[in-house]
Amino acid sequence: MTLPPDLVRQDCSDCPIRHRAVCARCEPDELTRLEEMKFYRTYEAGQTVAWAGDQMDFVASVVSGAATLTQTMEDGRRQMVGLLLASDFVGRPGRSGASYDVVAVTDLVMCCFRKKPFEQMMVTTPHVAERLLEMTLDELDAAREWMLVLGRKTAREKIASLLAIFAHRDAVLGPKHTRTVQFELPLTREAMADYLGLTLETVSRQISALKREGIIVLQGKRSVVVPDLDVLMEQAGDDSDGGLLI
Amino acid sequence: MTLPPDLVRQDCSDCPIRHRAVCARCEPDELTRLEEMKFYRTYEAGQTVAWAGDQMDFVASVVSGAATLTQTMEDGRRQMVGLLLASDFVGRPGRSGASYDVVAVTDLVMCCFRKKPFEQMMVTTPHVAERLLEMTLDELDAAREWMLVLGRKTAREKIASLLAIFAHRDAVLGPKHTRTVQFELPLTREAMADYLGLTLETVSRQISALKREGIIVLQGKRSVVVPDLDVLMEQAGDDSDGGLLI
DNA sequence: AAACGATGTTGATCTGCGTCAAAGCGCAGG
DNA sequence: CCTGCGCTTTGACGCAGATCAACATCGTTT
Repeated sequence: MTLPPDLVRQDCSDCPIRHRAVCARCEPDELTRLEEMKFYRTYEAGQTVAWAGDQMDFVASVVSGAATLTQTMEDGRRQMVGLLLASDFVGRPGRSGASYDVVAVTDLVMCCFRKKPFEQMMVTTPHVAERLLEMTLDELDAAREWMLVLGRKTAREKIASLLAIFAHRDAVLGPKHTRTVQFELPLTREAMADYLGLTLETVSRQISALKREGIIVLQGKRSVVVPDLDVLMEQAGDDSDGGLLI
Repeated sequence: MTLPPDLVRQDCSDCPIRHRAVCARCEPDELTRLEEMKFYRTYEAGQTVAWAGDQMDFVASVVSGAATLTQTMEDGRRQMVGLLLASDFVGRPGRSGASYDVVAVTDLVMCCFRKKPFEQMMVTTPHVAERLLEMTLDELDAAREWMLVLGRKTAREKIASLLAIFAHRDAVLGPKHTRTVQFELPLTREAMADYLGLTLETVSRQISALKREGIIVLQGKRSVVVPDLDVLMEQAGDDSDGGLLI
């Protein structure tokens, strides 16, 4: 699932967005057009970006921070259906409203493009349209990967799978020859539970168990050190690399 | 989630494919090009169309029958991640291999397009590229809808949700003023279990319970009559119409 | 018609995770 | 400094659904 090198060739001007960016592959003049329709938005942790059904007049890439996409049933049961980390894209060209509740779970900076001109650009610029299809296919793969987690994995495997995602996406790597990584959990226990189809108590218990067994080390509540990533991946009961998730 | 009327304007020549078809919106000369790269394949129930990782040299629409996309863990746990019914599209332009096991679960007819020329056509024909993005977005919505089912619904709600999908997609409707529908189950109990993240015993028990309560009536093992669709939908614990699933 | 395999049903028992409850921890505000 | 609040941890208990097992049904083969 790593992108071919030519996709990281171009950066989104001053955005620190490198891979998965819509503007990868764009020519200089196309980048200029993107620049013109670009603006930034910031949200505080806990703030709602959009409710399901709201008009969204922009599409965006996450610059820093994390946001979640969630669905809620009438009786309050919630399921997270997407997790947006740095460089992820959100918004549906050709669809007016948000399909899910979008909530910032940490302080969040997004690089936004007004939807109208962005859609016009898509029509004329095959690069952008292609890239968007690719990104959507990646998201679809990630969603389907997650269906396996939700439908068939045990609580412990679910937690390990989620930690593996953070380890791959946000991790500070240790010395190259080790498999040690360190990262900050962007989610509360409750949000993790919503992602994994568990209760927050079960999430807490499983994390405690992993800690007790030395598979992870906690520094405070949110900072996680994984002494050996291979050992964690074993717990996820998985052949994939955990890198699929969007 | 019903498509706007202009999308059902054009048919795929002699294919009985109407909505969701790639060729909806195409001009006559574009349809001619599609005709040239088109061919049919048939599979028997149980036959494998492609294993995950296999090269697939075509993309296709289902003409009749049903197929499933499944993922399998090393220890044999399986999760279905997609269900292909008449008019659904399968195959990823721009990706060489199948991402999942594709298996015909009933006798299956597919209208295939050779991948190479199809991809070339995508580049030059915005209709097709647009339509493909739309279809992929629909699939993504369906996958996310299903994440809620897998993560948060009870066994009974899961079964009702699945029956509701068949009722919406494949049903023979009763007299217009009633909410009675009738359809054939394309899946075995085991396949339903794989879709729902349950065991086949639980599926069987829940179907028996729905039968006992008169919410469904079985004629043989596979033919289902739903006397009142609203009553079934209530059991699904859901606000959506069950029509999202691809 | 007997034998067989694939599919489905039903019962008895077990267990992983949910539910309910209480208490610990860290931090912002008075 | 204390207080209150949001988040987390831990314990006790119960239940939905998994597991194990037996049997029923039906279509196919011989």
